Amino acid sequence: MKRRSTPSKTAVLSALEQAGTALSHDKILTKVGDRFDRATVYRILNRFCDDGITHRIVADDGKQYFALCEGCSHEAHAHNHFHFRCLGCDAVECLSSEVTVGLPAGYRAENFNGVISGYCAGCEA
Amino acid sequence: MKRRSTPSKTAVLSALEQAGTALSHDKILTKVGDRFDRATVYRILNRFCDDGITHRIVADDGKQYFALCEGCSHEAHAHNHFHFRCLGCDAVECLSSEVTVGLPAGYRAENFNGVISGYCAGCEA
DNA sequence: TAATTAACGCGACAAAGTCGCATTATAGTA
DNA sequence: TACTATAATGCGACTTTGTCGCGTTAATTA
Repeated sequence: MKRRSTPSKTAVLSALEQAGTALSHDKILTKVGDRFDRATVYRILNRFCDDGITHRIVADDGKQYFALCEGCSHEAHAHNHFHFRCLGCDAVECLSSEVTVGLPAGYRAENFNGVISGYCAGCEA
Repeated sequence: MKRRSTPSKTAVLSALEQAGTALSHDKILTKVGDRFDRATVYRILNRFCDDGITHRIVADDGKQYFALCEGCSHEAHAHNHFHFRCLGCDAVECLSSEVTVGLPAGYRAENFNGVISGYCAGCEA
């Protein structure tokens, strides 16, 4: 199952690089000019997550957002940071502060998903 | 707009009390014996959230979970705690640890949503 | 007991995401 | 360069989660 390089994959990747923040599926689709199929973009993003190229954030609107894994190696992902979703401009960005949460004994964490929503500096009236 | 007490409302409330943990819509529906309409239960839960009776958690499966607001007054909700969703038994429970996250200047937080998924003590193989 | 209107049930709908399948095109090899 | 295996695509159908409108029912108040 070796990965191949396709126009759609390249386009999605550069859309994410260009944005710098986390993007939702439909925003990515728009950014690449709706040149590709919905399902294709979903599959690309899922592959990116599987390969450790992006990480997936599920925001409090129930939607998935995707962001490039910066500063985390492919072996040890460190995604225990928060994301901020602006209710005004709908942008999702990473917050720098790392957080450690204690779990009860015998519990094993698999995924960390922290989102704070509100209004960013630009959208704050 | 004064609230009325109806059988469905009472049933949903006692289902949440009985559970002690956060429940998804469909689990609540099952717990009340599918006696009420889907939309009705959704409306009841939304009303509960509006009235500060429950709080809404959006887990990393993209689904909403509802839990009774315990220990937070109606005026000042303190929901800046994490929830744990077990990938084995699908239970969602509150974690005790409170968390404070620093936001960039000019940012205003409206909602806190922290979920850690993994395996609980019972489901850990 | 009657009137007001919150809440309900039903049905249709929307959005997000997945899946199967036939087709296309990428990467490795002869 | 041509051939082949198969990863990836596009299309369509589908599921799940959640919402909304509307006519009807039933909880409150007088």
